[in-house]
Amino acid sequence: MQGYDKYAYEPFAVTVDLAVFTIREGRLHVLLVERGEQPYAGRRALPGGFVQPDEAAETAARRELAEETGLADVAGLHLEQLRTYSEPDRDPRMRVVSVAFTALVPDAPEAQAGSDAAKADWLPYGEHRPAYAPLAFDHDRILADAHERVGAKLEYTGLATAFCPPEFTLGELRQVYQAVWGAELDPANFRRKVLATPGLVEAVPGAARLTGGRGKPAAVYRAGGASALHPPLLRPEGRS
Amino acid sequence: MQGYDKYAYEPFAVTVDLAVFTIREGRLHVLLVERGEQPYAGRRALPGGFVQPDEAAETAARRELAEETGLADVAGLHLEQLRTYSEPDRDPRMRVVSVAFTALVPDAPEAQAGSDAAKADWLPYGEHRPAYAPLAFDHDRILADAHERVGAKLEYTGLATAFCPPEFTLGELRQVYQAVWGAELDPANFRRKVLATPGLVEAVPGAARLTGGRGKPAAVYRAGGASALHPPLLRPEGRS
DNA sequence: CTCTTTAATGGTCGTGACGACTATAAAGAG
DNA sequence: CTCTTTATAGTCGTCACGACCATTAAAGAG
Repeated sequence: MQGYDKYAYEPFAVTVDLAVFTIREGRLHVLLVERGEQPYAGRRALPGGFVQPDEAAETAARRELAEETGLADVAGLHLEQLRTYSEPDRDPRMRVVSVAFTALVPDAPEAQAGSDAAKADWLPYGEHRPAYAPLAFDHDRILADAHERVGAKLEYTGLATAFCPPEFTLGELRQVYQAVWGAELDPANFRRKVLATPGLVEAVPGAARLTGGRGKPAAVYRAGGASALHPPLLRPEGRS
Repeated sequence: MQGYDKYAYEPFAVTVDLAVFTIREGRLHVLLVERGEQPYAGRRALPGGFVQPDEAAETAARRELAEETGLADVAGLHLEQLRTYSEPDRDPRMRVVSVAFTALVPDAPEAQAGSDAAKADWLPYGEHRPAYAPLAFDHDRILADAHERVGAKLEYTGLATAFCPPEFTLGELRQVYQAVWGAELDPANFRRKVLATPGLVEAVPGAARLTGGRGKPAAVYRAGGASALHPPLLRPEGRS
């Protein structure tokens, strides 16, 4: 940060890339666009775009998120910086430094075509070889990093509620954990742990709802105000 | 990442800032330089500099780390990207996007003056109002974010060994946790937890060393190969 | 209607991690 | 020698957690 006049500095292009996750039918989905131009024309890529001269990276990310998803209340969505990717050769055309973000969307409306007319839609996130791989640029790595980050944050923050609508059942919340971790969780034990963790959820009095159409109606909860969980909800077997 | 020809993009200057920590006499210290130029002349700041056209941000960070600390074996030091700070007004002169890194140094030799002749030395990290605050730019926030990150990573990774020399005693390792967390830990319980965590440390057979000059000589350990800890070593009371 | 299926909810039990605490061992200071 | 300091070993009660079982309340099939 010091020595401006002693170092020569080169200008960089700065972009944002977004790994936007949602839960659909109990499975984790990610928002991907289809590139229409070279390089990587026709390949899938994470949505994103250039940071404008007067905005912070997070502002740019939220603007792009609104453009790509068509969601109205982008202000309340969970958006978190993942990390910055700056390898000199990550874009064959020019020097591009990209700040990657992870976004969590509760209910997923159909994706909008972005302002650059690229096709955008939700595709299931798969552990093995997903049908859309490999993505353009280094987006496979960014997506994998984002998934790992989300999985880890579910353990020690109340982030899972960001995948849910304002009111939800414990079964829906459990499906979030199962979809992200790719593991089965015992409903009874999950319930005990969630209710024993202060600030994770709070009950909505007198409300009940049917989740899958079948089965006993479940009680309805709201997200609690806690950010850090004590104790954390650890994954069944280490990593995913 | 798409739509290069539809969006106008502005060039940004890209820098790295480093929050370099070490343990001295059982207390956490941070490496700070003194600015010699406007703005913030005479104020303390985190070491850092511009990213060169042909290097990644991490490469630039490691180069700056070598220049500022004078350490020879920078290759083996722990260096981790923290996050990127991109608020438009964070530098009054121009638009600067800074990728912040956290570095952990085991034994702390005296700091070198950087190549731009700025004074650099180790100052104790204080929870209250440190004597060097406020730092230049948004470095107070970066430093606080870095400290929180390091404290959190001690819980679920074997990162604490990065503060220690290649061979260390459990008392020295415990001092790392105490210095970063600002909390007292019971020696016996700490020993039981560390030894029960596979891959954290491994014993050096037949070696013993006196730590503080007094007391029974302690057994010597090396860092284990584990990155993630199972179970994690949680902080005594939530956050610090 | 009755029976089956499904999911929520409530409970038990054994294991293991952890904090508080006590005791012992090995060094230096006086 | 005694006292202090630090490492090391062990005990004990509490609590979190996983595996498991039982009950309840709804939908759907017949």
